[in-house]
Amino acid sequence: MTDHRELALLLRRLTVELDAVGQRFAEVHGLNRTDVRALVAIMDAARGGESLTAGRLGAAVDLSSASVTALLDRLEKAGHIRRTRDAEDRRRVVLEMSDTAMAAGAEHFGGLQRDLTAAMADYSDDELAVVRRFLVDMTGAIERHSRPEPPATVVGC
Amino acid sequence: MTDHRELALLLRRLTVELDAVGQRFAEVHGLNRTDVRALVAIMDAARGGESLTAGRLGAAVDLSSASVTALLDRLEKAGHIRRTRDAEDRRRVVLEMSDTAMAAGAEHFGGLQRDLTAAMADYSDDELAVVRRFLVDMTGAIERHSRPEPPATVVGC
DNA sequence: GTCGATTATCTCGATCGTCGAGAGAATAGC
DNA sequence: GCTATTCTCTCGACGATCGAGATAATCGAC
Repeated sequence: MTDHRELALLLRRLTVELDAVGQRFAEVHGLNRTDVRALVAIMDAARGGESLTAGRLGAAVDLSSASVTALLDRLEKAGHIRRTRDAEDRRRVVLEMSDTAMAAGAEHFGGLQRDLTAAMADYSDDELAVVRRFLVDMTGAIERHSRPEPPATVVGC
Repeated sequence: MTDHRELALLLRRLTVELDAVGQRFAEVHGLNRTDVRALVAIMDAARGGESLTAGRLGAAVDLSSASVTALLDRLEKAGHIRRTRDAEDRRRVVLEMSDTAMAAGAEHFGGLQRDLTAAMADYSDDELAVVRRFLVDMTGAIERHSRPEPPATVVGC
């Protein structure tokens, strides 16, 4: 029987290392963890064709509006993003990544992506299918512990 | 051909959710992320039979000695740890988790461990072996991006 | 035993990120 | 136009972190 605890430890270790990659990006570019999380969120949105607004970014990284303003001030001053008023709703501020920030992110995280993909080449489709099922199952199990109200199996009230 | 990018995304998603579990523990117990990381480190050391000192904890969570002092002040005031001088080397301060903190941690993270292990019961030994190999490979690839000096393939000085 | 060098931790002042409360600006409905 | 709503920003305060230096204990040499 394979040791289940060892696999759980491996998952945690992988998480720690993946965190360290973001940490490293932050150090190299003189940013803090929140700034990196925000850039990643903006980058992900850009990939999906969407542009984030200040408010949506605050919701995404769980920050107050005051903190988002300070965060965007830092990123803008460093030249990583631009703020522009939305033409349709001029209350909104839409965020766009600068080309240099986009390139820096692509180099850092794209390189990781490339290495991960290369490492996956050693696996058959069947094996990757097993891994995929495993990751989905584990994420589901973890998710049930990461939400505020787990079951709430109450009837009355 | 299985989509390699999807697997990379699943890994990231799993990481985010696992992070959220720690975040949730922090919120429930009125701690911040650093405090939780420190408690986990102390807990892990305790599991291995070792007792952490203030200095080793600082190295583990990458904090200055000044920050470690403040961190331990918070944890001690909250009743999560005790500080005692080492009998052999009285310069050292050894850290011990209180029973209540140990129980709280066991309940929170032990419950997750139980669910993960339960979810693994659906897999054959062969499948788990594949998953294990995959996790080790991916962690290795990620690790090469999380360290300050990646290759340094220079010959002369 | 006691002197200096070393190690481990703590104290102090300053900096930076975050928040709550409220202000400012634009929009939508009447 | 007026009011309510939405979105972002400003301000003052708090808390976590750091660098530099202080305090205390240990070790080795004499």
